[in-house]
Amino acid sequence: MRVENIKDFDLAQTLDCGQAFRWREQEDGSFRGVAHGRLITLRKDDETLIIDGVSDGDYDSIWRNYFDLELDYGSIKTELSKLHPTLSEAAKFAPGIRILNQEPWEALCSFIISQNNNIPRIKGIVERLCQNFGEQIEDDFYTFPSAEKIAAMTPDDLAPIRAGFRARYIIDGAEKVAGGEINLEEVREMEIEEARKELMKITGVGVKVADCTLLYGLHRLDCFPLDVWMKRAMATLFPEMKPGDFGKYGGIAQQYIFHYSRMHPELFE
DNA sequence: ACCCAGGAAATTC
DNA sequence: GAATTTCATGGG
Repeated sequence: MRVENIKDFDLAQTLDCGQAFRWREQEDGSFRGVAHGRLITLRKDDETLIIDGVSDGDYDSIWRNYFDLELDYGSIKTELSKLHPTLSEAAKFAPGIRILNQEPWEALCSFIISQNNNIPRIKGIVERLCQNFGEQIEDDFYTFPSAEKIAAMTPDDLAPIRAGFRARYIIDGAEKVAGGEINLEEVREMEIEEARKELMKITGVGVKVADCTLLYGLHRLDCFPLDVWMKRAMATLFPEMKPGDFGKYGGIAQQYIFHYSRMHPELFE
């Protein structure tokens, strides 16, 4: 299907800016990936988004929200750009970034895997997790395994994905989510500090992983995760600002800054 | 061999 | 309590 008049959306910028780990760019420039158990192929032609392998119903019920197409990123960029010239520059550098509405458990699990790790290897571990424990859709595309399925595993069972010391963290998260001790849809509605504390009941989840889960999995756009890149960026590029100064869309600002920083490492030499 | 990676737990002071 | 060390794994 074709969706016209899509602004402020670039597939490469959004799908490969460090917020999601499972979208693959094809040789022809299209992207293929799985979410909500569905495999789709995406391409962009000017302001037209072309989605293959999707029904109209799935677009309305899943993908429009997944790609956050209802939110006016143009206005948000205008407001954020007033806050700081370097933020304005970062937003201009990748004006097509949007914050995805990823599935909560997938985001939680992915960012547990992300700790003290690099992005290429995070992608590899997540991919092996899906290959080993998800359900095959077609070719090398698999669903993300449910928390229930992972909760039944032991660290030895997870050995093939080579997550290292994170294996027991993944399992602890799965147990608490699958067992109902943590209800991610309730966390979505909690006040931000309470939500963080709830997620941090999981072994292996600290402030940073909690904030990433809230921003990328529960769409809490005011969350401003501070990883090593963002700490460097704040110290070097925004010394007079604090995370809270970026406001209710601070998470979007954070993503512009994170991506801009990662693409310009020379700024921090 | 050494260092780092979208950190957090375990140990030590 | 705050600072330091350790934790698997892979790539440069």
